[in-house]
Amino acid sequence: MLEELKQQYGYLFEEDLLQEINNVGTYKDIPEGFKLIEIGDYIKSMPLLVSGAIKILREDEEGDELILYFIEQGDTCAMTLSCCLGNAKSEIRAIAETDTRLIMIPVTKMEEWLGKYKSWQKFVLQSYHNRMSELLEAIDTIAFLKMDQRLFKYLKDKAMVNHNDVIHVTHQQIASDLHTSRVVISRLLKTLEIDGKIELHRNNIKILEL
Amino acid sequence: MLEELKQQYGYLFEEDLLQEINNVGTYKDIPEGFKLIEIGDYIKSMPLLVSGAIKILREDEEGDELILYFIEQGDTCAMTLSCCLGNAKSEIRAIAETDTRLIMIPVTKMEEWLGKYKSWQKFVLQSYHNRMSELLEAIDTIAFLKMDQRLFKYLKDKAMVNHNDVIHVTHQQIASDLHTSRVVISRLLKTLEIDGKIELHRNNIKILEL
DNA sequence: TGTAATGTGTAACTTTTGTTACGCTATTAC
DNA sequence: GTAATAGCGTAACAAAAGTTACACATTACA
Repeated sequence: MLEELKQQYGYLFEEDLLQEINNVGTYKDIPEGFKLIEIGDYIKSMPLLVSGAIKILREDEEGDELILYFIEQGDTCAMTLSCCLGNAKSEIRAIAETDTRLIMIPVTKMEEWLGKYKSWQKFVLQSYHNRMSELLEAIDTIAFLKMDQRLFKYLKDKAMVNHNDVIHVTHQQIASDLHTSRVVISRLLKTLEIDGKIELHRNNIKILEL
Repeated sequence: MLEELKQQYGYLFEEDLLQEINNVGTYKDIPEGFKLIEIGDYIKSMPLLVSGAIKILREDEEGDELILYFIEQGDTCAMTLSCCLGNAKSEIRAIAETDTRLIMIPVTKMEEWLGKYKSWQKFVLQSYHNRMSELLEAIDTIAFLKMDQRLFKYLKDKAMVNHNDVIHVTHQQIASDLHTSRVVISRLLKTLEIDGKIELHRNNIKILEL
């Protein structure tokens, strides 16, 4: 446990803090597809990612989804941070993209550590910065790219966080993540295949250009 | 000076902190249209808005812009916060939407106060939360709304921060802010006028439904 | 005062994206 | 084994957004 923690966060936190995290934190193993946070949830503890990846989604009034970004090991969810410290509802949905290992930190400790450990304060602020950058990148993608480019970026990102150039996903799932229709995705995927960038199979897609 | 400060921030900060802000902060009056922050800038001091409004923009590789949101009095720029504390380059452009009055806080003080004043820490975290919410709203707008709805929302937001239902702007400027073409904006504006939601004049638009 | 620059309206057309419909195949449930 | 379901391909069409072109009015200013 402590070893794993040190491996991921040792370069960030001092020995005392690592010990405290190990003592008060709860380790959790989450299976792929598990919903970690729902929109409107009040968050009572904050997850530190030890291994795996999490998909962060936004939803509109009609219930249509849109992927914002993936979180990887060594990261935390700044949205959660934000909600914990502000005692506000979650504005996003979080779903385990792969099997994932977390350490859950109670919100009370988070606040205590902000005053106690300089490295924790730095980590929290750095996390906010990172998440802000990710949100900006999401905006760039949605606003400035055409659907075919968004799709290819999505495929590459997904291959990246899964550490696998073959991604297991249906056209319908992609369409949901990108907030478009299945037909559009099938059409664009076919074009990408013709261009030699991917290989299409049932339930999975192989990315050739990474 | 101090009076103004107290009016805007008195309910947030304790007396000592207000005094310190007043002592180390530099008051600045910025004219409408002035560029406060450029993409790539290193930020050495952080602005607290006393009055007025600031427009926050994102840019793609081709130099095309996109409005993210407006900042109003009582706010600060969390992007700036983020950059100051992380010593990173600005990822956004900030332009005075109206004549604006600011207090500039040196980055060294910002960090010092994080440890010293609980209320400052809370303010910084709250600012991050607010900005995150604004970014999410920007994403919703871009991803889920059609251009006609985005346009009308833009007009209403602009009227709001200017405290005026007549907004002074050209079709070309709107097109830049929304990252589309002038012709598209003219077309949609005409439809909005026919629907009785706005009145079109040269260089200004009156919003009828607020 | 004439001329250039700016701002707006509109038509015609293209591209991109979204929708509907239907056929085919692989997988799953029973 | 057979029916039902899920996944994918494709055509035909519709809607939204982007592009090009041009006319005309107002404003700036030489």
